[in-house]
Parts: sequence; structure tokens; C-alpha cells
Amino acid sequence: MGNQSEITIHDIAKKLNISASTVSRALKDNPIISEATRKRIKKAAEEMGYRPNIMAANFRTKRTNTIGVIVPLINRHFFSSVISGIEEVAYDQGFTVTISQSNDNLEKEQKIAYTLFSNRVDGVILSIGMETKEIDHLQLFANRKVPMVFFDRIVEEIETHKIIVNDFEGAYKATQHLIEQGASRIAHIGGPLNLKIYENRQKGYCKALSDAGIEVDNSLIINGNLRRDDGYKATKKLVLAENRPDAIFCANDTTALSAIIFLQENGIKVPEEVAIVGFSNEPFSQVVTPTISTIRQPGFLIGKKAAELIIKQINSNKKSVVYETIVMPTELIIRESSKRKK
Amino acid sequence: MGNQSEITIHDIAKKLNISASTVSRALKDNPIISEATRKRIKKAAEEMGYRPNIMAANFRTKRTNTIGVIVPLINRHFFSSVISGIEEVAYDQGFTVTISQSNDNLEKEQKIAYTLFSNRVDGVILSIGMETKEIDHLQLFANRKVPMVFFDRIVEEIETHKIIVNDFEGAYKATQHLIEQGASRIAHIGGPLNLKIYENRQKGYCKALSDAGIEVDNSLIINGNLRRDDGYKATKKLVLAENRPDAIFCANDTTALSAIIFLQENGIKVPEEVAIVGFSNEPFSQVVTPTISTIRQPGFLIGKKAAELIIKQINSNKKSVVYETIVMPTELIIRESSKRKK
DNA sequence: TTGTATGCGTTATCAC
DNA sequence: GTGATAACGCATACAA
Repeated sequence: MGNQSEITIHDIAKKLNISASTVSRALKDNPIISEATRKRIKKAAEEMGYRPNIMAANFRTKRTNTIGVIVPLINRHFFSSVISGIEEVAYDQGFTVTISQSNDNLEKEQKIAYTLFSNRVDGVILSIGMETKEIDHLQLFANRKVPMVFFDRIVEEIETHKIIVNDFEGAYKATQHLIEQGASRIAHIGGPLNLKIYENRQKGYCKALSDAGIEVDNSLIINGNLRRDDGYKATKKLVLAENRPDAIFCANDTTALSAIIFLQENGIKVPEEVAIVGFSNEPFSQVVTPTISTIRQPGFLIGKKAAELIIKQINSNKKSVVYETIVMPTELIIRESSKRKK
Repeated sequence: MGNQSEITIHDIAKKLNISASTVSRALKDNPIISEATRKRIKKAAEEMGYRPNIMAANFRTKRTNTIGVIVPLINRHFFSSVISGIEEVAYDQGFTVTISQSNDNLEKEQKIAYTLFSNRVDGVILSIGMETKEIDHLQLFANRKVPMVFFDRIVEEIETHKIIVNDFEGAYKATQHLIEQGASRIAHIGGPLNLKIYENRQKGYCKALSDAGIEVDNSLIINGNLRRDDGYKATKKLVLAENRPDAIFCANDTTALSAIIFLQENGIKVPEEVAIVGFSNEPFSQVVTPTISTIRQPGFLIGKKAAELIIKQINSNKKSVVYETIVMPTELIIRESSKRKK
């Protein structure tokens, strides 16, 4: 319990009159060390309060057992779910997880990437920021053969593992569901189309309509930044137009909620008069009134999968790797905001 | 851009026909190196794609520039806010942040602590788990003089920096508010009392009652783990008892929500018949129906402050430190679930 | 089964 | 202002 200074394998060796290498091997459960010696050594290590100096071991073995993670913002449900999943798998496999947030800022993302590289992380899991168009800082990892897994906001040009959600399918299912509930004039509050995920959601929406023989009406599609007031204003515009929609598929839950709020404020019944489906399954969507139908994005699973992929690659000793692009299925969660029939 | 193997300061030295020490000094902007040499070296380093091996430097200097963070669960708004705040400050000061979640499991928390110690993190910021009654694994840091900052769920026995929210004050204000709204039989759904924060919330609740001349009735206090069904069951028990309460102060928003759900399911009006106040200001609390009155905890600020404290201590070279306990103010946010008068 | 010797890349101490 | 050299703690190739 005292404030002893660091104990090393040499201290243990000296005390037991054996060599440091034997101690090193015993503590690593190397089978060539006899049972008896190993026990003596472990006992002494325990008693002396030995804690391995992992810095020294890392330095020696050129491995850090650390996975670097870069996300736009930690404090966001989807990303913190992914991180939680990564951490769980990584921890079980003896890896440490280092987290950085880019704040959707390219310069910060670049600095983080260089720092992670200098820290010799064994692998990197990342989702790029809104501003990221140059990718030299990410190519670095690819060039130096540092295992990498992109998720959600991926870089198509870099050949490595990628995990994405099937946005097209999710949007398709959401729209189809609204049609099944009897809606025929279905609007869409969409995101910025320079981001692939929003483009795909919009495409899924359009495809579901045309497959059902409904013509896509561009006046029913409003793109914006998907914040609270974007949804509110978009809904207002849609509802005040002549021939208003009887359903809205929103590209995220935030706009779905603000749509509902606008409708309720104006005495328009959800889902009877206007049915709503959102996207992402944010925690609030299942507790608001009415509960919001939405598309689940399996953040925790994505994190687990990303960690599994990267650890597998790290442990594969740089043997040739076949890069996978995993498309995670989406799930339609039907709740009150869209359910007209039972 | 090729797949060169690691470049070291020796490679740069060789190329420029100078010594490695000069290179090392130049790259660290050591002023004793001449301007000209420094520029040559930096240029060469840049051209050769040199990335310092931080593992080696860490090993040599016994510093990792890494802050370890232990939280019960990453994917939870309060904690991810704190982490976000920590990361922001740490990044600015050149520190890396390593995150682990204990899942409120003592054994995992212990293993994490030993791992962080073995990794020689420069400091640890942590909030303990529900099960944590033994604290040997945390004493370790204190004994070895590793800077430590507790936040939210602190350990009183360990003398170090602590950042807490004024739980007593928050609970007091919440309860007082319920009294002002005309409630007189106010119940409390509390957390496990081994955690100081819940003890303080309970004390604040009791004090507010007695200050108002209301006797504390122990049958109106139910302690549990504050999950969804804990709140549901506790409310059921409270409501089905004779002489049911006309208000409930819940120690978190989760139980506040489940209380509301139970009440609504049973046709009991919130806030008219039973008024509710929660704690934490979870994002959902402002979007559910009714919106939930609650106590705001400044997570992001707590994280920033924690990072500042620990970095200050790390940089102080173990000079005698005066440990601070910072009490962050709380704020009562009045919403629909408790507002009877306007 | 155990011991000896060596080196990982950097920084720090001393010398020049 | 610069260079030579040692040292950090561990893991491992090789020797015994």
C-alpha cells in the first residue's frame, strides 16, 4: 500500500534469485516455464504489487493493443452507441479504445489522424466529418497498412473495410409502410443531398412510390439540414399548400418530432390525418406522444462489428486481407405516429 | 506515399550527416539548436514522411500524455456529454483520451483500473459504478500518486479532486417547487444510498419537506436502481397504497418518465393529481408528453472542468496539490409535469 | 527449463 | 551548438 516506486521484472528476479527473462516468461504464462517456478514468480509479483509497464512492452513489441476511434461528435446517440459497441468488443479482446471527436472540422480530423498514427494505434475505426473532402490524412493509414474500418460516413476511394446502413432499404420500407396504411400523398423531408446517406434515403422513398404506382411529386420533397426548425417550417409549408399530404417520411427523428409538434399545434391529427415516419430510432422517439414510427440503425451492433473486423485484421499479421463492405439491415419500427390500421 | 517502413530520427540524422540527438532536439524546438539546422531537419523530416514514435518517447519520458476515463456507460447522455467536454479540453492541451465503460460492474471496473494503471495513463477521470463499495482498485492511483478526478459518483474516502453537482440543492429546489405547486404528500423514488449523489438527493428532499413543516414519511420513500421498471413498480406501489402521494420527486428522469407512464395508464392526471419532477435533464424530458420538470446537470462543463483540473495536476510535477471539491450549481427546469399554477 | 545478451527509438547527461 | 553514449523495461534469439 505504500508509495513504492515502480517495480520491474528485475526486482522480482533479484528477490527470487532468478533471471528477468524467466520472470517475463512466467508472467506471460509461457508454457516452457515450469509450473513451480511460475507459481513462485506470480506469487512474488502479487506480493510486491507488480504492475507491468505496458509502455515498455508496447515499445518492444511494436503493438499498442489500442484502437483509435474518430467520430464527428461523441455526445450523440448514434455515435455513442457505436462507441459503446466498439468498447465492449475491444475490452473483451484486451484492447484499449482511444476516442477523438472531429467536430465535423477537417483540420481537427487531420490532426487527430496524425496523432493516432504517431501513437501507433493498432487500428482505426472512423466516420468522417462533413467537411472531409481531402483524404491524405486517411490515406496515411492505408499506405502504412494500418487496419482501418469506416462506418456510416465512409470514404469510397479508400479500399478497406466499410460498414454502412442500408439507407435505401430503410427509406423504402418506411414509405411502403405509409402506403400500406392508406396514404397516397406522401411527402418527404430530406437532408442535404451531398451526403450519400440522405441521397439514398430519398432514392428509397422515390422507388417505393413508383413501385406502388404513385408518381413522385417534387413539390412534396423539401430538403434541409434536418434540425428542429427545418422540420417545423417544412411541415408548415407542406400543410398550408393546397392538396396537402396525408403522410410524411422524414429523414430523421428530429424533423419527425417537429413535424408532429406543428401538426398538433394546428389541430391536425397524427396519424389519422397525417401519418409520420422518422429515421434513426433516437431514444426520444419511443417516449414522445405519439410515439414515432422510425427506422432503427443498429449503432451498437455496428460498433461491435467494426471492432470485430479490425481486431481480426490486426491479428491476421498483415496477411492479405479481403476487404468487406458490410451493409447492416434496417428495421422498421411501427409506432403510433403512423399506425392507422391494426 | 509508398509503403516505407518506419522512419526514425536516426534515418534523418544519417541523411543529413548529423547526430540523432540534434535531430531530436530540433524537432522538439529546443532553442539551443541553430535556426538553420532546425529548418534543415524539419524539412528533411517532412520530406521523408517522419512520424515520431510516441511509444518510444513515452517509454523514455515515463509520460503517456493520455488521460484515462472510466464511466458506467458511454451511451448515456450525461456521460457522453462529460466525455465530450473532457475530450475537447484534453485535445487542445495535446492529450489523448482513453475511454472505458464499467457497465456498473465492479469486476469490470477493477480490471479497467488495473489496465489503465499498467498503461501508465498520466491521470484518471472517473465516475464509479453502482456496485462499487470496495475501492482498492482506485486507491492504487492515489497511492502511486497518479492524478485523479472523480466526478458525479465520487468516492469520499479518497482524497483527490472531486467535481459534483449540488445534488442536495437540486433536490431541495425540486421538492420546494412541488410544495409551492400545492403538493403536501410528496413521495421520493430514490437511488442506491451507497452512492453519495442519491444520498444527497434524498437529504435535500427531506430537508425541503421539514423546512416547510412537512414530516418525512418513510413509507413515501422507495429506493432502487432507477431503471425503467424500478420507477414503474415504485409508482404502482405508492399509488395503490392508501393515502397516495400528490407528487413524486424522482432521482432521475428515467424513473420520472416511467412514473408518468404508469400514472397515465391508470388514468391519473399529471400534474393535476400527481405532479412529477425528475433529475438530470435527459434530452427526452423536454419532448415527452407531458414535458418533465427536472434538474439540469451541466455535463459538458463538468467534463471540461475535470480535464482542466487533471491536466493542471499532471503538469504540476507532483508538487503538493491542494485538492478541490468543485460543486457545480444545479438549475431547476420547470415543465408541464409539475406545473399546476401559472 | 533457465540464463545471457541484445535492441526497440527516444531523450537526457555529459563531453567537446 | 553539436555529438557520443547511456538508459528506460521488456521480450526474444540464442546459448547452456
